[in-house]
Amino acid sequence: MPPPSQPRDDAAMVATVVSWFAVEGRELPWRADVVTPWGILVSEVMLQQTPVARVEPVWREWITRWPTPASLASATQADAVRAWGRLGYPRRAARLWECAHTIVAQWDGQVPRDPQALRMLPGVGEYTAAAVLAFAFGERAIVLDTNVRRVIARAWNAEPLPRPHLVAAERAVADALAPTDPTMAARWAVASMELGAVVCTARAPQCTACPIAHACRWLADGRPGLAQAPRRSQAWNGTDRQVRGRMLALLRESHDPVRLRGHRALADVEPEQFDRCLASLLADGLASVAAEETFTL
DNA sequence: AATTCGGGGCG
DNA sequence: CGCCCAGAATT
Repeated sequence: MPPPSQPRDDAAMVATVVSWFAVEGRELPWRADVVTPWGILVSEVMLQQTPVARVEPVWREWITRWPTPASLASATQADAVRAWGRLGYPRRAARLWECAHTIVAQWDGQVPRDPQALRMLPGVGEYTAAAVLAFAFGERAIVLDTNVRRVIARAWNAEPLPRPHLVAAERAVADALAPTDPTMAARWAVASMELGAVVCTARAPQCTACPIAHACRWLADGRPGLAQAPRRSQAWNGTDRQVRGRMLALLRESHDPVRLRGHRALADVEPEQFDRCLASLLADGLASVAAEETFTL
């Protein structure tokens, strides 16, 4: 029988995770001291729904080629999308390119150190704005990505996984948890994210390696609910997303305009879906008409 | 609140 | 082969 509910020392748990990160945290390239706010912003956008391992080489290439917003703004969107490679969600590349233009035009070429200004940048939502404020500027921002949400869900709420959508109550818990001191809050942000990424993982959490295992409510309850997968699987084969990706791959690989209709790589695509996907790529500005029935990035 | 938007790699 | 990954924008 567990002891009667003893008061939990949230501050001690936070401090423990911060100390753990100082020793065990990975040395990712965008965590180096020399990285600029622009480098942080680029990394955060690339990391939206894309694993660290795949982002690393592309980030290095981008930041070497376009070390400032002005340098990316002087490139073409096609260059940005092509350099994006196969990271996925190529609209992010277009948005980052738009970000560069906005930052040059409105913020004197400097990534703004302001939540509302950041949120106005295309592709920058609640998470990314908070991450830039914390990681690039050392401010106290509530960083709630899927990793931090999972850590809080388990250690504090005794739930196996966070809910599909971020709710207000979660922000309140996270805000109460974050240290008042900006520097400490920023350290907690990166440390809690790292804990979720490498220890408190979704499928196979390494509780024996967790610095706050002794205080984790979910572990104390016997890690219930781990087996079930509450999320709906996203179909892939034959989806518009796959077809869009295949079309864009053809455009990326060629520097000359491409005749997409009737292309042998798209032979299995029904005409209706072909038209729908091509139209959406044009609407997103990811493809443009070069001439009659030929397209480019 | 629910959908759409890539792609790869791992258990 | 299902599931997950430093989400955002649109409806």
